Amino acid sequence: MAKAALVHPSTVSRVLSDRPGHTLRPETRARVLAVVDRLGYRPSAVARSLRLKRTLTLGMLVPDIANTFLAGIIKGAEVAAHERGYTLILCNTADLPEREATYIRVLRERQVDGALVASTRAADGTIDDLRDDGFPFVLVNRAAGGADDLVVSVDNRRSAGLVIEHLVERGHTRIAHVAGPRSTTTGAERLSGVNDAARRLGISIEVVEAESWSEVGGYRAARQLFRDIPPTAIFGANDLIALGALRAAREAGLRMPDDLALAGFNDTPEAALIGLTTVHVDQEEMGARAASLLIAQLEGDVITERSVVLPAELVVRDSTARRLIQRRIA
Amino acid sequence: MAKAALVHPSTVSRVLSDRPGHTLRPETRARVLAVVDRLGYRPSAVARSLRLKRTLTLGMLVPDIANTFLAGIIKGAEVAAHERGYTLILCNTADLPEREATYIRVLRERQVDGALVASTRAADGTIDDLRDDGFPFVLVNRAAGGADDLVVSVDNRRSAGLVIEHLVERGHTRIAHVAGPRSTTTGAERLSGVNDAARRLGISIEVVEAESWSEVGGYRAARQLFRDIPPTAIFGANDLIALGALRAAREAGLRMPDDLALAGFNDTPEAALIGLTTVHVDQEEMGARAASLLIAQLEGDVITERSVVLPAELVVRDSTARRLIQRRIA
DNA sequence: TTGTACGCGTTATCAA
DNA sequence: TTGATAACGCGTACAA
Repeated sequence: MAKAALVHPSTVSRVLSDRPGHTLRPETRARVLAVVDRLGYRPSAVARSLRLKRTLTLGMLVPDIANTFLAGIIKGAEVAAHERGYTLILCNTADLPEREATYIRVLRERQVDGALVASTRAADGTIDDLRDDGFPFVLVNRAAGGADDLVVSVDNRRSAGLVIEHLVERGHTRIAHVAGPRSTTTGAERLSGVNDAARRLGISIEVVEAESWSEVGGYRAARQLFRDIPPTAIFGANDLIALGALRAAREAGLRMPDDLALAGFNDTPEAALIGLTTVHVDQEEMGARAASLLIAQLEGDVITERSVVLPAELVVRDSTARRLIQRRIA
Repeated sequence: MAKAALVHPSTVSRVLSDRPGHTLRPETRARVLAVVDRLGYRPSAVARSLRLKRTLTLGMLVPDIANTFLAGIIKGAEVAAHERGYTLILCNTADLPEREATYIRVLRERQVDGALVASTRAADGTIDDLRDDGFPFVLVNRAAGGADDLVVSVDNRRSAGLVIEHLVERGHTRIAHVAGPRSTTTGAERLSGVNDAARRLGISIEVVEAESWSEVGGYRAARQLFRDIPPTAIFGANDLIALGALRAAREAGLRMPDDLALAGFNDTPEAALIGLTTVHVDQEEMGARAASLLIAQLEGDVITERSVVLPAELVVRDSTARRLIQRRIA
């Protein structure tokens, strides 16, 4: 121990955390620092956490780390957290309620200061428990029914509406929507935006529901659309679902964009790769804002807006048009 | 505190960790458990870690969380770690040495039991320090010059050779390789495999070097290939680099696969999306194996192989052929 | 079978 | 300006 090596016990603590309150003799200070780096002394964050009752650690719950949209969010959150001295514990819930519950228990045992929740289930007892316990958390790209919850998201209804408008402007009348699971708030909101737009524009839109926010989910749901007369345009509730719809369309012998227009949501890297029209969401920004919001609450900063709605913009690519058009939302 | 609520102080500890050594009266046991869940008592992992000198926590260093190849590895590692009661702290190093050093310091202050290192720089003083200190770590998809290091990787030389063989079999004679940064072991090994194959097959291969393992890196390097007579086939050192090469080729007016054959490495989701011929690596398996290996070392299990070389197989897709051929490696 | 005492490595507080 | 003390919440050796 550095203390023994030198002479003093807890003076070390003072010099290492040079706060304005402390008043050290430069001489002592130097002596301590010398020994510290001679011995390569590293203060234990564990002991500090026990004493301070805060760990400077955040938990992050995501349904699937390998989902590129979520990966972007995780990256943004990790970087923002690290900038403020926080560390991120990553948890892959696979969107299973029991996994989510297990992870929350683990995180709380580990005394994390708060959690970022990007898992998607709408009816979520785990979240309700957190709220009841006053445990700090921020919801990312989802809601959970709490009026005062801290949330970072995009305007799903409005953005979904813009996609439909775009397709109609391109002359489509037989439009279909492959919705996300209705059990998720994001899925329900986008569907609602689609329905509003349909009503407003006086068209009818065929809706099928994917069982999950995945390529396979999109594929299975979209296959139903090709049984009779296929639509001329499909809006997938996110890019992965749109990708699945594309596979189904190809199997049905349709080519994009010649026989079929296709749109997605999130503007993941895959979207750019295949020229998919989609709604751009800045994933890293979303993660960073969520982490910042959580940390702000933890540090007792005044929080002006409990609900952050990030700007989203329609990005038109080859899948629905030949030239690039961008329109701002929110 | 649960103890006060009941009667006993540290008997709680005994019942909660029911080890063979302890001998509890069923009556007491039940009484404790009852109070525990009435009060929703959660033992503090922080205090336990301080006492036990182990945190059941692993650090994971990756250059870029949003890279799909790494995302798959992270996912596999997280799941495997969680299954064994370990938790993962994620660190995005951006492949900057100073970031890597900072993160290692943070992780060690936090007393993580070990680290998974997927960052790529070959000359890496940070790793040498870990080794000197006897700090447990596992290298993922890279090496670092330590003979006894624990490593999980694939056979880069052999796999790269197979890619070249495949292109030659398809009749290509003007083949180019967009290598990964020479400063990384993976880049150097794949290049070496390419050169060996070229010598063996009696052809010459033009080599350019990407400045980073990214789409942009691949794009910039590949542009040099189209100044004079372009090659008929390009092997990118990973899928991202291949994607960048594709962009450069398109700008030069070439179409894939008609004017140009293209191959990559890793079989990321993007590869399947655009029909890229590549070397398949099971990313989740790689992450899981790395985590398991590290934990095995931490728990004192006997380690039979310090170096795990995962099987890799060539996956031929539209970018180089019309029909699917698979060949096993290793 | 269970209670007591101590220490893990910090830092806040108080005394010197 | 700095040393001494206590406490954070747990596990364990020892005593009862």
